Amino acid sequence: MGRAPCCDTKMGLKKGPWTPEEDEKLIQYIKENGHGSWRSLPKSAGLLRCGKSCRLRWTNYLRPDIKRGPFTPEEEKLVIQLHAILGNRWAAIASQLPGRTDNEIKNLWNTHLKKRLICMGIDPQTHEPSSSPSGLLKRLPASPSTRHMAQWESARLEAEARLSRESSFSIPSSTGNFNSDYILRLWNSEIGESFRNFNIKGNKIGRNNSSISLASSSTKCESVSVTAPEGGVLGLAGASAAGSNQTEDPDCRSSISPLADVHHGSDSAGSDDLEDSSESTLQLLLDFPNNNDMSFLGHCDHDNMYSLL
DNA sequence: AACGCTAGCAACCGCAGTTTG
DNA sequence: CCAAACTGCGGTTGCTAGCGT
Repeated sequence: MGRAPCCDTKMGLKKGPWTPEEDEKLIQYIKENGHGSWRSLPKSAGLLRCGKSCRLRWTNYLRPDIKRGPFTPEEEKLVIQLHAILGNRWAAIASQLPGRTDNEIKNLWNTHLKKRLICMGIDPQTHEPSSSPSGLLKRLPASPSTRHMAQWESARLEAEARLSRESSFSIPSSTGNFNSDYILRLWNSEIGESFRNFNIKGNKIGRNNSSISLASSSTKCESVSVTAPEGGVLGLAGASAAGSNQTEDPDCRSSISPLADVHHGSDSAGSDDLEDSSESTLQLLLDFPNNNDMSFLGHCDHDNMYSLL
């Protein structure tokens, strides 16, 4: 496929930081005419910039609906959780955070969240404990079919995210009660359905690629671990039922593994339970105590790690 | 005060997907 | 159907403010 000549090669086009005057010109022009074709916009607006630069400036900075200012803890948690599902698909993640741009989220991730996860011993790419015991959380190489399924799931999830965004569903950024609803919506969406359908058709969802494991415990913690299609794990964990008097627990991290094993068992046997377990885990989710409590999110094994972020 | 280091962020680069003629 | 044009996205770079020495 032929590529458009790079606009930057054209002579006389300005690069670098935008001046207030340029911003004003761009805003004024788009207010009056809309952006239309980005390629022709600079000329029409009297800007010595390439269209690409104008688009970037508008979408990342000048757009009126952009929310400036620091990310709230809830937004940060959501970014982490969505990253676990979607990976580095910043635009898809941004679509779930009204007023935030993909660039902003990408910067947040690269400068803050990634480092924090690393400091906590969590692999920022897989969202797994980086020192997970071998054989328990370790993934096996994905087969082509499971990888395809994973990609399909990823695409489905993104579509779902978009549908959610376009519908009346919006994520409160400050109330802290959106997450349980969000997860439930995900579960009740095509995603959950697809998990069930895969199972019905005999296409078992492998534990190493697209898997769901949920565990509820009345003792130390409740955890929900959704393994993302591309290897990420959305770890959800509740505070201890007894009121979360949690302390630093060096074994806590490894406590995920037994939970995972409980629900998956061995590779040969565990996956057969998926249909039943998926229904039962959904029920567990629905029955989840304190459903409006943000505290059930986050990784119990790190003393509600996400809540620390 | 000067210097070096680091973090944060805006902007650029280039690839890939989509649209158009 | 094909190639060019256009747009969107993710990765990367470079500037700058803040901080410590």
